[in-house]
Amino acid sequence: MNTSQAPTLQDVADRAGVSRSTASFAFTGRGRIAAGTRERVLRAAGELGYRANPAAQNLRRGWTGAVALKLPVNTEAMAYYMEVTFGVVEEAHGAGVSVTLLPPDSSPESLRHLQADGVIIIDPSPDDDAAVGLLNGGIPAVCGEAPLPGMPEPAGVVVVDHRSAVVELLDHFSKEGARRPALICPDIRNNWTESVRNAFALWCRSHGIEPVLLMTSMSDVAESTRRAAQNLLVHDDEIDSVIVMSDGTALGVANEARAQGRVIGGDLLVAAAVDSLLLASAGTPVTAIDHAPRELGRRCMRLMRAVVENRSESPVTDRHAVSLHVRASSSRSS
Amino acid sequence: MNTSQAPTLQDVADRAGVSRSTASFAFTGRGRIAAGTRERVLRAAGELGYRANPAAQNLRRGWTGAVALKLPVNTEAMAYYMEVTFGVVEEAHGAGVSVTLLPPDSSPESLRHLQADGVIIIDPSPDDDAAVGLLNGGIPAVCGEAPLPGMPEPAGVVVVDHRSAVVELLDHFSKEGARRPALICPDIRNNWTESVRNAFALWCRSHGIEPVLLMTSMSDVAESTRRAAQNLLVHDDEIDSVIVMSDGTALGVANEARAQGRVIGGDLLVAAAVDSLLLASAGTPVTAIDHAPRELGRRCMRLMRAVVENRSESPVTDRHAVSLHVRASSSRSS
DNA sequence: TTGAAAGCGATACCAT
DNA sequence: ATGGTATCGCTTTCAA
Repeated sequence: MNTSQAPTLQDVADRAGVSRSTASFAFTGRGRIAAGTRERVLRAAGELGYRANPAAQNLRRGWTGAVALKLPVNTEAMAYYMEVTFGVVEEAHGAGVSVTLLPPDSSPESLRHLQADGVIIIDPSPDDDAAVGLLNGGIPAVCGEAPLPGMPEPAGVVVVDHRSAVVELLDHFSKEGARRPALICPDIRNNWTESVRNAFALWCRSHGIEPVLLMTSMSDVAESTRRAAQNLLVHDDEIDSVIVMSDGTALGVANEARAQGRVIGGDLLVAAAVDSLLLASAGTPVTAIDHAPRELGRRCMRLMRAVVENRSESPVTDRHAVSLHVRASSSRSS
Repeated sequence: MNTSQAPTLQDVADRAGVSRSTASFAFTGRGRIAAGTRERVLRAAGELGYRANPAAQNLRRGWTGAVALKLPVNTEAMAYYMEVTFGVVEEAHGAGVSVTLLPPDSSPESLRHLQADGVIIIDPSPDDDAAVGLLNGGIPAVCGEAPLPGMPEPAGVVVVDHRSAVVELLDHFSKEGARRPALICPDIRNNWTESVRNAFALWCRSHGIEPVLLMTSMSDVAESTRRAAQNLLVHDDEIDSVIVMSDGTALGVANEARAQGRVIGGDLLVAAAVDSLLLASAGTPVTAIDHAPRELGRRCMRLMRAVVENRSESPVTDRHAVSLHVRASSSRSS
């Protein structure tokens, strides 16, 4: 046998005393094969430390063996997307597929000839040309978060239910005595922001409250959020609770509020629509909605495999739950 | 030709009226080929939108076409590592190699049979079994940050010069009137923390100052940093400047200091040994050392390609510079 | 149930 | 300078 190199399927076959095709069948489970034969092949493989050569497998199967991952261009939520990425990678690892991270600012042009069996798109936005291009492109797409209405339909979607978490959060605010909640939200368009805005507006109306919504600019999040918080607290001192969209801005708002003499968790409740380590370990820990990003990533990859293998016509869907973490920033009791 | 499928090298050759091998040479530039012929082949390829099939290339060349990326298990600095990752990915993209992110908590066991042409290890620590295993393993390794003395030597290293930035920072503190600096540092072992600690100690001694160094535990960074800051400021009110290692802890220390009546950028200067968006856009923007993580990632990948292609015996080295961003948290002038 | 053999697409050696 | 062809490791059809 092949001494210097990694063992090949032929080496395994030789050692098991069968032909290459039989050995192959033993692994893929395709052809019918005697249980004992299969056993022997597997044992031989184990003894040799055999690993299938992915390049050869892919060549033969006509696959690339890679799934591309497209993240949004959002410098704010890096930690969140890193978690999603690790989820995708973990799940891919087990399945022997490699993950090709796409450069976040890649042009639709450079993605035209993307070599991948599929692409996972996180938080697709109609304003992201690369994302739209990928959705229109030839290879199957799975979205983490549904695309907004009007966008091209992907082969698979992991739907995230933000509404119930927002409702739970507002109910919690209400229970803590808050009467006038506000939402500070960046002016980006994706399912997450729209869902939160809608859920917020709906809850407010159904409780006879006029929703207070402040939009901030994504180009200078920090500064425009600070200004929004300032406006909010100065001009409307009945505001007793605030929801913000990211961890960085949550801390910014908390600081601003404190500067105005407000007490977080006292006369002002604060919560973030996405969780992070920073929020959990802040001076006053901040209540947040935990998106379980790693699990979301895993789900996307699982769905991708289902899509690629089944090739079913109708789009396939999975659901992902988020949950509320109540902390000191919204608890008057403490 | 091959209508339904992607064009192959044969299609290009046919269209250019040459043989497959000639067409191949036109791309790889290996054999000697007439300029005109080469031209024609390239044009034909362009017209057909030909892209080499990576699986076939890899199979033939005996490569995997993938480079693995090992990040440290540090939940604190996710944003930083995401940047490094994108740098690696960008550079890889251009070279047609795919990046296999390793699950951060993967066991050395599961990495034994890693399929990759090389592995990039960021911030290798002697305490990270997976990192050590990879360094000892068969495939060439490139480290982003040198491994500590005593660790197995990688094929390539991107050396980061922390010392000069730390010196610059302490000189700056000094110029702003600070006389008694402290360093709060987590108890992890890697080149970055050791370099900063050493540079700090050295600078202090060479300026006739007793270095004040507080170690914090990585298992509960936030809380142990807060305690450290508290101890520092309560028991030693001559401390007039603090360096911390991460962005999250910088904000924590700043909060704690304010709670004790200190003014950041006034009677207490604060700086972080690594930069982040959060620091730049904090209420009081925090002075920090910018590691240019994306560029570091790019460098690692470039070095990896050099290593894989040259197979030179002696370890090869690249240098990466970091720079100081002075902000309000350390500027008395403002 | 198993084996022989064709072929996936690209590379590189050996002729010409 | 260019073309023919064996080869990389694996999957899968077809025969036995």
